[in-house]
Amino acid sequence: MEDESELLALRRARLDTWRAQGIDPFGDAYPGAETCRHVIDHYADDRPVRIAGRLISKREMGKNVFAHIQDETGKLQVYAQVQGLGDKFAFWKLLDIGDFIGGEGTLFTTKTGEKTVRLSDLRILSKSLRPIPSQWYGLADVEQRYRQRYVDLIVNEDARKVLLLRSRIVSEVRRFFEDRGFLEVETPMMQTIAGGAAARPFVTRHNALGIDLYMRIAPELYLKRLLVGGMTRVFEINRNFRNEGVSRRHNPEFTMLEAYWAYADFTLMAQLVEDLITTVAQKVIGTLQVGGRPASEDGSVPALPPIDLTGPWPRRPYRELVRAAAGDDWFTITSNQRRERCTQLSVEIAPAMEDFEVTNQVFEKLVEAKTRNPLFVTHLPKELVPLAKQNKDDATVVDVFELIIGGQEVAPGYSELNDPLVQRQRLEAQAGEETQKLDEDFLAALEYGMPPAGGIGLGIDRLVMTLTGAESIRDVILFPLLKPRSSAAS
RNA sequence: GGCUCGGUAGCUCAGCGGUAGAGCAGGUGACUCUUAAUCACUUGGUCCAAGGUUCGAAUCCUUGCCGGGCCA
Repeated sequence: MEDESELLALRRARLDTWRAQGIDPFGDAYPGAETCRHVIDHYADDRPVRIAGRLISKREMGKNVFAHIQDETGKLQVYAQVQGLGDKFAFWKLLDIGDFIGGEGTLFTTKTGEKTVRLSDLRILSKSLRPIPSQWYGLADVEQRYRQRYVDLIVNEDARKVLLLRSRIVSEVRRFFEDRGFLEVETPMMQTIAGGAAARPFVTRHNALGIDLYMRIAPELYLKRLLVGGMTRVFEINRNFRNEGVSRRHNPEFTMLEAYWAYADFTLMAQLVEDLITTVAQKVIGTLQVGGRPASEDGSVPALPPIDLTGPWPRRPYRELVRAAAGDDWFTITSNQRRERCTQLSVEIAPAMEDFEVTNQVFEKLVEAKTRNPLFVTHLPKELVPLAKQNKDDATVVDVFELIIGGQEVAPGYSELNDPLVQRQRLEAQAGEETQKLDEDFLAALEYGMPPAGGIGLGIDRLVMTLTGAESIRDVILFPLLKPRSSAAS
């Protein structure tokens, strides 16, 4: 601290000045203030108001001052004059941009038409000891925006907007399920066996019990236990943890919605997801056209048309989509011919890939990546989803859908496998490949009997990305995981 | 993990081998309807780090750290 910059030293000096005057800049509560938005929207001139917020700009002109304060609802201009504030007018000299202030006054409208509070009282509520970034330029350094999200939130309106929208989206998702009789439950985040998905878990340690525990990779096996226990409609919104790389679309911890509906199947779940997403979009975004983007000014980034969520969303079998993209004869030609065609179609494949993986490359690159509006892909080959229920009429496919929006997988839905003997075979096969432990208790639960049920998983982060047009998952997660900096906090 | 781009004042950025720069923020002064207030003067730097090349490095080279993008 002996090396602190002039800017910091000055603010500390002012802190001392306040205290020398007998004022504690980290003092009392200041209840009862109106929000900026409310004052502007609902009050007329001459009304007395009490306000509080962070000082974000000031324009001093000798014996009067205009300034703006900010709260999470917006900005509000305040005005101070010597004759209105008396001795307290001198406070302005001690206030820095970034300080929290509170005040009382009456509303008036300036000659340029902005509603403004003429202060009759002013006090400091909290001193800011660090300079905040320029109001005009904001904070553009993406790394700093993620590491110090609080600063991002102070200066970047977009960051605040996404936070707010995410909160409302989660809230509406919850309401949607509650309105349909689903019960919200919470199942273990720390598990002795990490099941329900194929992913590497994080390991942690319980000291008193002397055992390793896994952060959950999915809640599925516990939610199904609840179906065994007699629940017919349950959902959970909570974090999953997967020990994988970080990218534009992946954060090691992410928020997952899973819902299970006894006596339903994947077709009913598809309808449910469609209703869910359109309802939430309509309520939170106010439209079913979401996520478009104009071209950048220099033309380096092309425009992106919005996604149209208007239903009903098409449902197409996997193989039909592959044939449309790679040729009607795709499934009748030889394996080698398929690999040659991949080269023609610029779909990269590895020599070691199995046939179904080659086909799935075609699907991912030529169908999924290019699908912008919602599409339910049905009749997936069973190799891709080994734990799902087989289709009655075609044993090579499973009763599953994959919902694709904006080129990415947003939600899978299942007719859940409830045959404990088949489930055991599949899990054992999987355990053999991946050295995953068998969840014997889950299998025991199924042996007690689980009703036929539909299930869905919906990645909340990706849903928020879709609805807000965010292009990186880090823009919709408040505090995304970053490697720590070697030195102490800047 | 590979390729690629970036890291310079509190913030946004320029400089790309020859004295470390601008705008905003900050400081001092002026100013009773400003709003990116204005006007005058002005402070502020481990140029991410460590090596190397060079008479001379923010700039060129190597390695490392952190981040963005693309790919796996």
